[in-house]
Amino acid sequence: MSDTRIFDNITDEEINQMKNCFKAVNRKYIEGETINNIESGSLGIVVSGVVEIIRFDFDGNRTILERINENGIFGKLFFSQIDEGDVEIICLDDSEIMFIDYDHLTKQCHNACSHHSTLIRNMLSIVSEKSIKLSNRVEILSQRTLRKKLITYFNMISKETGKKNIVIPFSLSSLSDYLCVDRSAMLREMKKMREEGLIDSHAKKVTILYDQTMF
Amino acid sequence: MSDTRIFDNITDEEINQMKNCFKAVNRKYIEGETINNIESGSLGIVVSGVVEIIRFDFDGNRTILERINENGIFGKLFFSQIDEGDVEIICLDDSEIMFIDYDHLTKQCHNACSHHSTLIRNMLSIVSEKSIKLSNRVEILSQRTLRKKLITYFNMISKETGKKNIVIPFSLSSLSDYLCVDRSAMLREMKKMREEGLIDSHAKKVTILYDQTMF
DNA sequence: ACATAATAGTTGCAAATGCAACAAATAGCT
DNA sequence: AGCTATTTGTTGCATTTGCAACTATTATGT
Repeated sequence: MSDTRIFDNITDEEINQMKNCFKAVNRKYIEGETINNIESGSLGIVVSGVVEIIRFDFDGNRTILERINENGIFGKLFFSQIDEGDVEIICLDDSEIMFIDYDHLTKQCHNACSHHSTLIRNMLSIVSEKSIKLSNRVEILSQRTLRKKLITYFNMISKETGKKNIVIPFSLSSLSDYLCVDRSAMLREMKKMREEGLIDSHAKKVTILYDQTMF
Repeated sequence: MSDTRIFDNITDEEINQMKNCFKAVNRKYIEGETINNIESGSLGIVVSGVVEIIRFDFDGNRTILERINENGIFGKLFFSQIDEGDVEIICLDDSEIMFIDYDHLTKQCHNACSHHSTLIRNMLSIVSEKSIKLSNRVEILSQRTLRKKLITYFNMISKETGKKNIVIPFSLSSLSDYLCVDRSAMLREMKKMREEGLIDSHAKKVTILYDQTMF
């Protein structure tokens, strides 16, 4: 538990002491379970597992707004439409989530916990990382064509591992929900790219053959 | 200068003292000027003015990745493609930018400045706000049709002011760069929406006539 | 090992969007 | 006030993408 990044450099005794300050609650969910009843000021931190923020719109489209891994955060704060559209938070694995009160976290603590400032620094690191991920997402979605969305996405995955041989961490169906395009159109484009020799692919395994410096 | 949000609740004397710690440099730019030579670990904070992060891709598309107002932040950190594509940072007004070294900001200061933790708390607030803005952006770009992108965008602007009568803070040409769609296609769609009685619009002035609870 | 569900892959056709090439209106400048 | 540049608005046509309705393949559970 104390291996959650938000508690980096804080001792276990301190942690328990602090968790009172901002009313931290840990809750466990099983695979496939939906997380609901999140209060608006509450922040969720993924202690373990994976969750996805999904929007279902009125014409039946499913959109993966975010996939959040360990140490990632989420909260109503981040989706302006969470009340309007149908946004669901789904656990893809058995997951443990810590909910904390955002205001208590950020404001100076009355009890003056000595490690509160360490906590805030850790939080800054987590939120910064979230910003970077969101920026990457914007970069993908801002591409004008399906092909460029795919290439931008492939390049990012490839950059992480340093290999041209990538495995997509989604089902291809989910990938289309993530890229916000039609699944069949996406598969058709991948087929074209295969035919043009830009990639090699079979299901979730993709090998980049195009010149990455070009994109 | 001390009205920059990052220095909230820190006295002027303290500020000057601290600015040494993380090598803060303030620089002024005139309208239309491009900001370049940003070091990779450096973070820009908009003290005054407005800047836009623009990507020009190989087939001549212009994309507004972000528009950053006062107290907003930017940095290489946030664009994975800044080295690859042609990303420019342009001042839309006369602007003052403070550059700081991100690592010095986040790590514990050797001089143990007493207000360093206040600074980090302020930074957390700024970065959180950035995350929220980016999430909103993702929500717009994730819409599958041009019409829905427009509606989502209009709703957000409308939500800020609480009015159905909005003025788009871009030229319509820039708006299309922001929504990542073709300008003429966007204008055509707005025309259709006018004809269907969903909006009323003339240039940058748009009045929402549709039922906002529906979207 | 079999049945069933989930995922991957394909294709024709319709609809949406991009592209190009304009005209009209507005803003900025001297 | 008049000229110029920028922005806004329009439209025909080509291309891309979405939709629907399939088949094929791979996982999953008993």
